[in-house]
Amino acid sequence: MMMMKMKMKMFASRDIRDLHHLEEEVQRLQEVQERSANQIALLQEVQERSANQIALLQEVQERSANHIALLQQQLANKTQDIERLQAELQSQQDYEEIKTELRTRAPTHTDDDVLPAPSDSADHDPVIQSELKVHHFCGKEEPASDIPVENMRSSSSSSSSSVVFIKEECEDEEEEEEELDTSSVARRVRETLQKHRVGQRVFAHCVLGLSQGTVSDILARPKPWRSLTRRGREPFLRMKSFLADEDSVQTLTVVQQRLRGIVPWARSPQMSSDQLIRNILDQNRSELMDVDSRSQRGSEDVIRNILHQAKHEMHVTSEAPEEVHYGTLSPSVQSPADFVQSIIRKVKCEMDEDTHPSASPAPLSIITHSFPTDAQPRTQVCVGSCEDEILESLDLDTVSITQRVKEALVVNNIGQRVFGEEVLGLTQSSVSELLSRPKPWTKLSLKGKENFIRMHRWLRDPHSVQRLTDTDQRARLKRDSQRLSDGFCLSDGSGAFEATKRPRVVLSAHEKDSLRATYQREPYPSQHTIERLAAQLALQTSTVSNWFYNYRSRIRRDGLTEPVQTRTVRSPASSSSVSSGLLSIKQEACDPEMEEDTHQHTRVSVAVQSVTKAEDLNELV
DNA sequence: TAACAGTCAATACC
DNA sequence: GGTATTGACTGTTA
Repeated sequence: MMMMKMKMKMFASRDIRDLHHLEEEVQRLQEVQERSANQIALLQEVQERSANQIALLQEVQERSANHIALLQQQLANKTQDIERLQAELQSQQDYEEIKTELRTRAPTHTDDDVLPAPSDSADHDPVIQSELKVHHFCGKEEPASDIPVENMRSSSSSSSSSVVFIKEECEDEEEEEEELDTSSVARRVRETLQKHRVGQRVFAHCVLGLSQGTVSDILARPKPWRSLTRRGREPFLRMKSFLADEDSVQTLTVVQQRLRGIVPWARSPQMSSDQLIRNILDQNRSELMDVDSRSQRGSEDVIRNILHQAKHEMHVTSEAPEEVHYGTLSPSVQSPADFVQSIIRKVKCEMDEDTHPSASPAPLSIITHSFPTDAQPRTQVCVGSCEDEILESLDLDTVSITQRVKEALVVNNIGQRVFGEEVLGLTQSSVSELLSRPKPWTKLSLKGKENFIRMHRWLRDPHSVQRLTDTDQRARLKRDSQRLSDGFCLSDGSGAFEATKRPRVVLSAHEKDSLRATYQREPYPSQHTIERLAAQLALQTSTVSNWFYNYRSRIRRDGLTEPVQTRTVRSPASSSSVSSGLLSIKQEACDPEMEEDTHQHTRVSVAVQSVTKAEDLNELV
């Protein structure tokens, strides 16, 4: 019995152990099952993600295909355009021959012949008559000549576009300048322009050789004669000559009408460059067709003037990235044929894929970009006509880019100046602004976006830092050797850089307070307010309006907060970090009011001697 | 055509 | 000597 009991106990305990085992097995199995379930879920998730990625890739692929199709279409269009332009060019080739023939047939004249005697037909043609008078504005008559239009320009003047109308310099008048009532001159000009419905732009281009914006400002806020520099007085002298010539307005009206049909500012926004070129060529052709019924000389001048203006405008508009200075005309553009060819070259260039790498910084329109953001697919394209479209689709993180650039510059000991000049084609101050206060991508204009694309490209280039370091070292060496060879004997007063730099107005804290207080009440002050404020603070009205432009602009830039206004006025002597031996500093009062308050209104007029300018230039080389 | 964006040059600041 | 600020300017845009 006992044995039986013991056996049963043994069995029971074995069963219990088995049960434990079984329980453990079950638990293990449950754990395994759980893990498997997790893994399955994970796999499903991965599968889902993969599916998404595949879908994304398919979408990208689709978009790329569309883009390629679009580019191919554009390429086809461009090719067609080129063919058409080439055909037109072919049809225009006789233009040069006609011109040559015109020259041969035109009566020869000496330098004493102010203008060739117009033919009978021209005598009775008011248009030609008025256009023949365009050379008389300064009381000096310009010798009619056969020189190419481009050569009619002054080689040094920045106001080059006024050649159609006036002789560049009026030296004789400037020798004995009488004091002009600039307000009256400006007012009379405004009245005249309004009366004859001549736009400021035409007036600005033809008479003053300035941009419309500048002329608008000059006319709205003429500075007093005494506070104008020699350069600043020039437009007023020109305006005076303009007002003095009875035929000038008529001439301007005629030219305005003639230009209206072909120049870019009058074209519709939809009009393409090609259409514009065609218009110019058509205009040119119709003028040539008319040649027999007009004075040979006069017609040629008309055609030449119109072409010159149109070419100038085209150049300024289409070649802007490289030719930023107003009123410059590429010397390579010598004839309508050359002009059209240059456009063809430009179009071809747009279609090239990175085959013509240019010196840094390259104009954006002829470089090949790789435009990835970190989260976006790469699209390697040639920017050109599709540039806007591509830029639209981009979304670069400007803050991150500037941050990385700043770090790279600091780590590699590269200065903002070198970086700006070599990579962006900007000055140190512009780089500083860009890096310290990058605008959001969406707030940037196309031009503004260019800088960030260049920075982005620079960051991606593995050799960029080394190249810049080398450049920096070379520049330093060059500067040092230049200094050694030049010594410090450049301030002999005979240098070519004797031209004085423009004086800089430094607003006092009190002036800024007043301006800011006015801004709070009236962010867009009326002309009356500007004048009152200017008088109150003894400032130029242009200084006041510039301050408001800048303040508004910088408020926009810095968000809703007020722009940084940390600088306070200090005495010029103590603030100048340059040796007083190099600078001639004088304080000047703008007007009698100013003299009463000179402790607050210090104007520093800095006449920089040649040594400073020479050094600056050497540094830039 | 006024207002704007982008930029420069002078100069203040570190 | 490098960087930041700011008044002024040019060409563009609404």
